[in-house]
Amino acid sequence: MKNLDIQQTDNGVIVKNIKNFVPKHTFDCGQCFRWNEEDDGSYTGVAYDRVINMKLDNNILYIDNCNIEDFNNIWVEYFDFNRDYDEIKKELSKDNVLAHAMKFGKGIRILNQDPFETLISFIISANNGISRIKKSIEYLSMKYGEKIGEYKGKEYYSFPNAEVLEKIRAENLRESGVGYRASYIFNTAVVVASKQMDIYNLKNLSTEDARKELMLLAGVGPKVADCIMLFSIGKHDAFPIDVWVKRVMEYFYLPKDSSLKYIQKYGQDKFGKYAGFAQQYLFYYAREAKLGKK
DNA sequence: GGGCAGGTCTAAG
DNA sequence: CTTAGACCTGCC
Repeated sequence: MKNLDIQQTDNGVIVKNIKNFVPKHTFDCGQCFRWNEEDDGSYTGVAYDRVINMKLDNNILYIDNCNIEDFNNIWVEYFDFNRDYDEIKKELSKDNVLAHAMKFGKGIRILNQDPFETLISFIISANNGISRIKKSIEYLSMKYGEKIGEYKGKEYYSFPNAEVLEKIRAENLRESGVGYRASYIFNTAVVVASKQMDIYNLKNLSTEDARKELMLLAGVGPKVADCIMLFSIGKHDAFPIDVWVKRVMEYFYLPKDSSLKYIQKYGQDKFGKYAGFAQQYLFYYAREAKLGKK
């Protein structure tokens, strides 16, 4: 979106001409874990050492605890505000299923999150439930992260970096409720902190090569690798297959009990460079409609 | 109390 | 290279 109409207020920013963005859709499509809905329907979240609050009202976006400088330097990129989602939707709507799915999560934008935080978060997400994933991430942040500040009486903490996490014994990591994933987190933190792998350089590799690299890390399989690439490394042709996407793909396109590998190839072939966006719309739709679940 | 949840690891064919 | 089983833990 070019030429955003931004205004500074007392303790926030107002953006009047935001398109293709609904906070609920973006925060509830499985890509992030640190945004929470408040009683008034707004969302408060932590990213890049900031805590902000967002509310969309009559197509006007109110961002509290924020200034124009942060908006331009951090949040435009984080929320992918420079990307033309009309173009993506136009292309994807050639597929009837997607055209239908996009009516649900029409305000989804794929975030550009920090690679390390995303890496650890999705290691935690494997074979886990959302509420417990969020609790573990909050615990790790509060215990080992840095205090960012207070907002509406609550304290907020950044997610700990690799140098901090590698010093924590796996048995202590378990106090966050991550269970057997503690050793995965520890081992991955050691590899990242020691620069055996530069996860901040993965964006310069092909999607295929970045995937192979990521899967060398403990606790990172195909699905987690694809999520990391899509949500933090800008690999928008990645097509993560979780249980919901498997259900929706088998419901509309493929026979039941298709292999994950085949579903992934099918999705990437079908949606190409927009596969990741398609995955997000399908995921949101599948969960919203409780597709394939009693 | 058994089953399940935004999968991965391991050991085997 | 594909396929069973086990797996922390909290919540139903």
